[in-house]
Amino acid sequence: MLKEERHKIILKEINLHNKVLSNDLRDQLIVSEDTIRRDLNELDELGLILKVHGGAMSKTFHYPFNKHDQVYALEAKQVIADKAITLFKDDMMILVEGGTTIMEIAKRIPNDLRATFLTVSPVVALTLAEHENIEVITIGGKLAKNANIHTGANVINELSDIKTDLCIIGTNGISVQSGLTDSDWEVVYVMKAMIRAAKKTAVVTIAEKLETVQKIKIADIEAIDFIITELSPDSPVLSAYSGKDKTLLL
Amino acid sequence: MLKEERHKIILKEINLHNKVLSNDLRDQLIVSEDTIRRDLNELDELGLILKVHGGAMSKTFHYPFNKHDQVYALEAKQVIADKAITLFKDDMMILVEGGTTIMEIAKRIPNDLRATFLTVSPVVALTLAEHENIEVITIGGKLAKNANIHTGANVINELSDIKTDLCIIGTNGISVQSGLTDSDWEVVYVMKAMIRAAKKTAVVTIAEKLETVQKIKIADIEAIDFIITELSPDSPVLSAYSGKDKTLLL
DNA sequence: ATAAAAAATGCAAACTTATGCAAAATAATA
DNA sequence: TATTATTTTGCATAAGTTTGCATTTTTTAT
Repeated sequence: MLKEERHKIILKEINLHNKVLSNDLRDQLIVSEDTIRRDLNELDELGLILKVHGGAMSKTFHYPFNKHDQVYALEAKQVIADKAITLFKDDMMILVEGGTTIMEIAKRIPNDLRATFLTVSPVVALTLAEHENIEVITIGGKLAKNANIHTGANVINELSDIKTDLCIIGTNGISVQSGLTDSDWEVVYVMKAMIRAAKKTAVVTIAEKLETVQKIKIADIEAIDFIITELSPDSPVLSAYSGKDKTLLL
Repeated sequence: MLKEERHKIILKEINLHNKVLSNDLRDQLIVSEDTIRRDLNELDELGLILKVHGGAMSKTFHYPFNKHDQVYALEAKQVIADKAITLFKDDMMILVEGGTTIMEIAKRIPNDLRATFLTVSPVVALTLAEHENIEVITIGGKLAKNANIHTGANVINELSDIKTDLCIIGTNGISVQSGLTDSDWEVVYVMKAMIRAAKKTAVVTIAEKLETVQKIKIADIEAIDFIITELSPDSPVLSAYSGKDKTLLL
């Protein structure tokens, strides 16, 4: 097994569970303790993890608001994910889309949350399935290769029979004027159906995408219940959105 | 073999497995280590892959990264996969289950096969989606965490409307007397529905599982059209199965 | 304070990579 | 087509990485 491969597995483990024990890794990866120790040292020196006696921990878990990560977008998405997670309560039915922000949410869900998730994304489904107390239901259909989510009539049809408590979607464009927009026709149809299939809808997006517009409209801002960005709700960038009486900024 | 040709093969390999070892490539492409190293260097400089000590990795490491990467009886399963692939023709609709043998099939499908695959496994769906000319349709449902396939009424229901050309399933137990058997109730229901949803059914299994019996019955041997193992069809181990006039050994 | 677990250190073996060079293969040109 | 230039390949050697083991030091928990 390649060293980098081990590193990625270790990082994934930490991302998912917030901590790892050296011994577990040794058994799981079938290498000596020394190798694991060296791996953890390297990842620590790269600033990717927090090495502790007996294993390692997630850095963001401890200092969630430090700017230590090289990928700014990832950091922002983790902040967004943590905000989104505050909307989750036990016994909820939650419908989620695909995309990298949603993936961060899937990873960072606390292990004791007991809820049912429905998703159109196989990757999100597999990630959610790592959490013990979560039931995962995949809405199947034709797998759109660019977005890696299920699309098509079957998805729309299945969603039409469902009413979940909450729906979390990402977006390509969002603006006060044009609302939610995207460029992929198939994806737009799925998103519309998802919004209809939930009592409340939350949109997660990095601030960079605010006030960008794509070709096809998904919904008005008024149809959205929560807008979640990495910014503080009272940030001036968001002021244009704060007037809407139905939509809440998080 | 042309350099470009090798490059293509290397890229495909990395897309499929997320990594390659230099030595494997050397053996597979029958060139010297140096040549492989130079190939990897070039692809790395083009930013297409990530070169690491001992091989290379995918830059955009997406999901199923085989954590354990030591699939039991991998070689046998690869032999089985290659036999199963001979059943695939252009424009077929093929229904596949989950499991490590099916995963090998999904990985080894030739790039020029133009077909539609239906699957109940998110991991298989994502792997199939790597092939350009293949359309992937996921049969969604409740994700059973042990088998990592979709189960439940929805799966059965959707399958009832479908008639595919071929269905490929793995199995936990297979014997002349008891037929196909498994120990998981939910999985058995899905398998039964899959067999009904296809004109022909092929069972893939390593020889080790022959003449083992599990608690719950899926189907008689007579209901199976092809049994594919890593052994030669005229192997004495298989003689008990060769009497069946409907079932073909591969 | 003491025993047990984990980490650091130094070292040797196995393995991988870089470099320069000559032979072979491929492409270009007369 | 022949021959010249260019690229590609394999080999030898040296240098660099990675790994596991033995030993010592540090940390943790009782």
